[in-house]
Amino acid sequence: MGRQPCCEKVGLKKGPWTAEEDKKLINFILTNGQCCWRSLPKLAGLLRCGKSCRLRWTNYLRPDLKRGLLSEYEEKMVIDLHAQLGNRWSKIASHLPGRTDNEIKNHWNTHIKKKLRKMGIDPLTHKPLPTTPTHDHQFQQQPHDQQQEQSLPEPVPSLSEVGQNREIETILFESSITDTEAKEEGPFDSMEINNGFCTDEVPLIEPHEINLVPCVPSVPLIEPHEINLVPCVPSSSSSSSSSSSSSSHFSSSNILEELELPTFEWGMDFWDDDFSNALDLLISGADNWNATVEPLPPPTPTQYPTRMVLDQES
DNA sequence: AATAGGCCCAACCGCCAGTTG
DNA sequence: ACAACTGGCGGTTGGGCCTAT
Repeated sequence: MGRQPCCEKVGLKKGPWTAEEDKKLINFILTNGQCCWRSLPKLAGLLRCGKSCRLRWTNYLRPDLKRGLLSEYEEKMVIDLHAQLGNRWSKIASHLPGRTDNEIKNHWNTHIKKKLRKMGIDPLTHKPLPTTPTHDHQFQQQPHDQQQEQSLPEPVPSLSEVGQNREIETILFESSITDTEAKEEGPFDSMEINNGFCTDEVPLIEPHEINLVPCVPSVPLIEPHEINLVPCVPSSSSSSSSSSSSSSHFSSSNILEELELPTFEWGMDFWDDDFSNALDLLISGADNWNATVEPLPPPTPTQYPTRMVLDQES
């Protein structure tokens, strides 16, 4: 018959993750890697369903996540990709290393949508809103956001529309990117709209193909093999997420951040054994995470082996 | 200072696609 | 070919935090 739920719902915990649960999950994955999610909770001693573990890991605990607000550059990318892909957040996220679909989706819903509307652009169709003058960037609040949205049933622009949408995107880009270069390098040359494309066929951009960054030269164009690793000393003033309020009172990714883990694609092999063991110890031995983390002695490069230079906010 | 309302985001839910036996 | 299963995706929700009154 129909599918069974991913886990028996009885006796399983829901809601915000606790420090203890995070600890178990991290510890387990560090030790065993990501195995079958369904059996993971049992093996890790968690009263969660596998799906919940996967989400917690992929959206929050993964060490390769960038935290904090999307940069202007990332935001523009999201807008442009959304114009082409619609609400395919995972696809969009695949173009933004270190960002999750959930994060992008949230950011879209909370920030970008509003921004676009203020600019007189319909966030769904990426076309000018009917009643508002568009190109003058008048910051005019749309009175009935919800209605507006509901009255526009098509979630994804049609293929023929996509080309038109490019105009808008161009406007967006040019309005805040130092103009000429943006055009020349054609941020999305590799995704140049071809009416023959089905949106599914929009070619994925490999990180090394992303060659826009016209106004953010410090943003590295990363290929895994190009990752520039430098020794790092954790800074006391965490530049991390502005969102101080994690629902889970404790965020183990803070620990990871504190440790300045390299933000590369997740792979156990990257972790040098000593470091991995140290982290392991840290995780399993700490009754109080904060107490354990904060007094870390000044690291030597071997203790904190690497940190990818990804500091695009600078 | 209290509180109402809005904002933000982690987490959940239900569905779908792909895989396996 | 089919059912069972897993992983993944997108939409939605709930609760904590922030801000305006």
